[in-house]
Amino acid sequence: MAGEDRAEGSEKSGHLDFPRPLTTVDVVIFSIRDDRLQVLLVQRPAGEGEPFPLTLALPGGFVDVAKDRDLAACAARKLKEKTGVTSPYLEQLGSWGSASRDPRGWSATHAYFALIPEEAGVLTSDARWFPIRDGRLKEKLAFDHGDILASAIQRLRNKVEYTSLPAYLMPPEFTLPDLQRVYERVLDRPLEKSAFRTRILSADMIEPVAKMRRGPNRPAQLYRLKKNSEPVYFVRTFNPPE
Amino acid sequence: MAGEDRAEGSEKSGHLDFPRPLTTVDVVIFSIRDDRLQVLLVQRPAGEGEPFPLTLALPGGFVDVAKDRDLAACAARKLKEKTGVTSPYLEQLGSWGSASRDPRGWSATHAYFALIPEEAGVLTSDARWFPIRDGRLKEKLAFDHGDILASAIQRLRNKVEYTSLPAYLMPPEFTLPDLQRVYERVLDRPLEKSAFRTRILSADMIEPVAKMRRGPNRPAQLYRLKKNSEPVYFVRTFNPPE
DNA sequence: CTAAGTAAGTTGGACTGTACAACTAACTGT
DNA sequence: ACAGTTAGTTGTACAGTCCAACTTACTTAG
Repeated sequence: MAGEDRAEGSEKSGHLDFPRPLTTVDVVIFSIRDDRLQVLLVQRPAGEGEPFPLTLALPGGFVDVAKDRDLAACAARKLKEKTGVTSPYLEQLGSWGSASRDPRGWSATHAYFALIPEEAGVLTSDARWFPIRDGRLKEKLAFDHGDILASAIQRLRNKVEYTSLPAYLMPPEFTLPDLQRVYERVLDRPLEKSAFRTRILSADMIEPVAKMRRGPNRPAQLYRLKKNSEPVYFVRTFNPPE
Repeated sequence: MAGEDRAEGSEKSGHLDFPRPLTTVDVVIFSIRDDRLQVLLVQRPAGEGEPFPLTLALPGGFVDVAKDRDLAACAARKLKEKTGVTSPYLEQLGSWGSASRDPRGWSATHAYFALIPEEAGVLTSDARWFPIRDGRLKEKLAFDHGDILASAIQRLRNKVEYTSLPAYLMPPEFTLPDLQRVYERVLDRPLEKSAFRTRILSADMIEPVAKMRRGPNRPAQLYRLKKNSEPVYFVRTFNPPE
């Protein structure tokens, strides 16, 4: 930051009394629920002077310079406050800043996206899950949160093509068909069973546990994520449609 | 942004008089010069109260809420001020914010990265090119700019594996061996000639011009980028060296 | 005029991994 | 026993890379 070469406009080198943008952090929290990709949203407060009262929005809020050591900690704090989840997959998505996105003035938000398993998540009362259908959300959101969410969905889909990210949406133990189904729910298209198995198994990211999932048909091997939780990058995408 | 659900710490809902972080934009500007990947750096000013006086840093500075409509415009402005380039490849890299990265207080920077051709770039006197060797810069940088640059290099390398990004480093007309050489300079490893040609030509991103590059040996076909300047994404990476 | 040198561009066989589809395996319920 | 269902395997076709040898088109030295 701060490579201000000489005073520009209201920037007086050495003085810091020029106007500063509002600074916030927002979190796009994804999960698979009811066999669908869903996103966690909150309702804007209705108080005096609040922008977008009662409109749906991403969970987030102002950076607290006293409480938050850095941006990632701020995002983790907001995620925890809403869901109780403490160690999710949390990745920075980007930032959005402009004079017009918030009626209260020039503002910039740092957006993160998180993936959490279905079981995790004891929600606070003001947060609710909303399904992503046909790659987008039906509801309108406050601020430019619709743009941010669209960007998050696109990023998630892109990365799911060539990474192991969906593993972070899984419960501790799962079968290969379970995992494939999650890939398919996120990508919204079917994948080849044999190619999928080959790819995942040769990626050395999961290991079998000594149990089978039993059901009304042939039992399936249960797996869990290996210790090192870094996502795996494949050298090919799944063959794209068309 | 701004999903502050109720007052937290110094956040008083409806009031905006709590402390705000400093907000800056920094730009990592890459180019190929002298057959090497290089990055544009400036020297920090030496004035009273300036952090990291005379240290090398990324070009950047405070967001000017009066002058800059949004973050991308601010980044484009800083790029133009330093290089004169107006329509480069400009992509958001991420943001870095913490209590400790700037001695003047809690600060957050929005980092961008730009790719410009060798010819472009009439530099201002305070900016200079520095080579990236072995995937990193030898010099130490101010603030956390070393981290930001490392992140930019990694992102560039990752994307070069499976996109047409290096096309934005090329002059208006170039040969396929020219382009391959730029890929190789960024990735710092040799690529297969025949596979490279097959991939690039089938991507429908360049078109031949009715000219050949002549030299001391067999002439090479000249190409130019096609009109639509969106980067192309390949479904495979170049096979990695593992 | 020819021969050596060099870089551009092509060709072919081995290999890897996906696409597609048919197959076998293991269980439940009737 | 047998139909139904899902798990998991196998085999052929194909696409694209890897590797290496090859042809092509030019310059320059002798």
